[in-house]
Amino acid sequence: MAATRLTPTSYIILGLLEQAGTATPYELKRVAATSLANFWLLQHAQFYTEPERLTGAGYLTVERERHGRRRKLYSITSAGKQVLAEWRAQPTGEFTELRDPGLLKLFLGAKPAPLAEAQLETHRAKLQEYEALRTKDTGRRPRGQRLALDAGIAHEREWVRFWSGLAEE
Amino acid sequence: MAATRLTPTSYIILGLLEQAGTATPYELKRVAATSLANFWLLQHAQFYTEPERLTGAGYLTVERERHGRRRKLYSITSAGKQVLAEWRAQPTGEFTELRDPGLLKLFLGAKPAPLAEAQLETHRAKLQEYEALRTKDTGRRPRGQRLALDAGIAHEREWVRFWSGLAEE
DNA sequence: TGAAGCATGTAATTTGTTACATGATTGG
DNA sequence: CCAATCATGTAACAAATTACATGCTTCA
Repeated sequence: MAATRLTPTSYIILGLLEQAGTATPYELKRVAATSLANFWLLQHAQFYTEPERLTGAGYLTVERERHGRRRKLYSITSAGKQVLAEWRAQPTGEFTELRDPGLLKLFLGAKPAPLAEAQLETHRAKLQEYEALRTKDTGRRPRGQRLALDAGIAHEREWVRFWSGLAEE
Repeated sequence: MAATRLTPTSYIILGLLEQAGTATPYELKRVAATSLANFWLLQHAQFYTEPERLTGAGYLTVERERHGRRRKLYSITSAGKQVLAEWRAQPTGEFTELRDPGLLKLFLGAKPAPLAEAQLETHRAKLQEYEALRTKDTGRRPRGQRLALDAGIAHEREWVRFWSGLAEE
């Protein structure tokens, strides 16, 4: 078995499955949609291809439903739990760039005002969305998830501040 | 000629070349390293492969040096200038997720304190680096570049604030 | 009962990343 | 003058995105 490289995508799938116990790709997708997707969106197809890879590497098991749609039900193996735990226990100093498309345009010479206008709209909407999420089911989610949401809110506020300063010119 | 899809990478190359006039991939890389790389890092190979693609699409021209290393010198064509201008003029409401690896660990259940420790270190370093850049050659760079740097600084400050709150537990 | 939209999956394509390979230059 | 590092380029590989295809539900 070739040593499968585990990417962030892998850990996302492993993490979601650890929580869910057993799930179909679609279920994982549903779960992700309401929480993770706010700061790390996976493509539809990745919920299908990545579990397959992980199964090949021994970190998951599959079982097909016997009746009906014969969907694939994935579960995490103990090997899977282990790599996940190791990854989680290892603090990372890794860093990601902003990679914001709006900022890129600004950088490459776009006129600030109209760009700021458009950016403000989306960032304000996002901010509202996040804040609604937080006031809603607070307490229900695990701590890490709440914290991630807080981080998202803080950064959205920052974007709003940033683009606000450029909108009225 | 197949309609080549232009990605952010494409516009980065086009934008850098418009500024530079004529340049080798390595020169572009140098320029990017001191400014753009802070929020949008391109891989070494992309400075070579992307210009090739763009040349095929008619947005750049190449010429090889006659002597010595026979390096490839790229220039932007008027078609290239045009797509770049169009892109720049079109405000975008596009949105990117944070996609931060540290945040992902937190989300998936990592212990906050040690993670915060590691994250603080890198973010503090980045912040310092950016601030040094700003105080140094201020005024020399085009406005968009300065603004992008400001955005970077603001977000780094936010990260420092965020992880600080989790470090002492 | 049939159209719309969810649910499910895979294949093809494109992009990004890693790895390899070698040529120049410079300073010890 | 040779070792280290910078510069230059391409090829192979892996991953993510897009596109395709079709099966089930539900409700008008």
